[in-house]
Amino acid sequence: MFALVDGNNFYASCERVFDPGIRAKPVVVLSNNDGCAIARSAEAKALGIRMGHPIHLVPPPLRKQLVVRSANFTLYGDMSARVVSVLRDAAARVEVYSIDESFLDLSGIADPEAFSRGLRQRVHRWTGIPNCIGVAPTKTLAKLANKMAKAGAGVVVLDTLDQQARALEHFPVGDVWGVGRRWSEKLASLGIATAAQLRDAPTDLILERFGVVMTRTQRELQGQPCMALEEVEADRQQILVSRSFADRVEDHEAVAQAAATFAVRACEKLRRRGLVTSAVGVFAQTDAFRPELKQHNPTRMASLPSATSDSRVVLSAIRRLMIGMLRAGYGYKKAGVTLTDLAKPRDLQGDLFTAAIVGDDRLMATLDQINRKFGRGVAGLGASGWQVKPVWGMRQQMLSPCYTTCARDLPRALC
DNA sequence: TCTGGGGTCCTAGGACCC
DNA sequence: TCTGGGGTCCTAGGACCC
Repeated sequence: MFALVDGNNFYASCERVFDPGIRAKPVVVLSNNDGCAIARSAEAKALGIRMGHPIHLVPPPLRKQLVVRSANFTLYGDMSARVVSVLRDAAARVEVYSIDESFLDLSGIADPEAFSRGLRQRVHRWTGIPNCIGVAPTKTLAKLANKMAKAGAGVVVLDTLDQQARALEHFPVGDVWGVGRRWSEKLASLGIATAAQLRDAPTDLILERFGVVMTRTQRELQGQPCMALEEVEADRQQILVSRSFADRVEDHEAVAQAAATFAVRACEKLRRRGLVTSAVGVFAQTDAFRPELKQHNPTRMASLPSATSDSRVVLSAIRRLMIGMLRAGYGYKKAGVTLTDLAKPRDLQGDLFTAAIVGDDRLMATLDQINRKFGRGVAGLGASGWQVKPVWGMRQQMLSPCYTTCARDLPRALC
């Protein structure tokens, strides 16, 4: 049996843990640049705030009722780690599926229902994060059970075939894990509107029209596990760092500095995972929401002669790629850097003339150590520009404190 | 004024190989 | 008139996830 533990309205709940004054209020967390709603408390959902909806399209009278926050991923990441530590304490095998969801292996647990109720309370009490738990013999059914639990029960166990049949009967197929908007439309055109109808559809038809992925989903709905618990996170195949800018940027040097900053950040991620890259890419985009303006979305890629995790090597490749990439008189709104062809150093082999890996590991380790100790960006490379408030910076006007990761921001208890 | 960021997998088609 | 069989690699595009 699998259990799926899922934090309720996770980002909004994180904001509430250390700010009791907003616990009963409609809370909305915005994407980077304070653009769209990416998390809403139950109260905000009730007011009709939709997921992904641009906040500037919310009518002002409605907006005045909301507590609006900029995304504080440092806080959410740390709260997530706390939740996971409670889960690891409770179950032998845990798969951290996303920042707010984990699968647990419940095999050997005599009473999954009682276990889940206890765990749910414990996570809430120890971390402050309200959550729901769905339990079932496959991951897809556990996701489905979790969604049902959100309706109020808190814990839903789909143990017997009978329980599963009843759950699937009226469950919209578009809410099944792995069925997105496009496919639910296509399924509807075939007369498949519920999870039960997908479970019972001819497999040949599903395979022919949708491929093997949907066939797996179908089997999982039938109670046949096709997806295992993955305790060890697979190595990344790609690392991407990109940001939208608060304003359109015409200054090419500023865009280059943004790209340099992203490249350095991407290399930090690369090193933290113990990987090296041998292909880098860079892209820039103008403002797609202003079609009346001149548009230009260049993207460039290059293979490196040797793999590396050295920021300096990646950076100089990026700078070379960017020569002549941007056009004068265009306002760029977004840029990004990608690292691909990732590998573990031990899996690489050089040839007679080229080293498999280049770069200075000790220098980079020292750099990482300094930044970990004194804060990101304390030490780095000149190409990043080093502006306190760069013209390409993000808008984050309603950022909450980093209550749990920064001494300056520690909450104060008054007695 | 204002519209996120970061991933994965699968498939089809073309180039190329022997 | 008729033109093999088997394979790999790469890319682009489309779908999905949180």
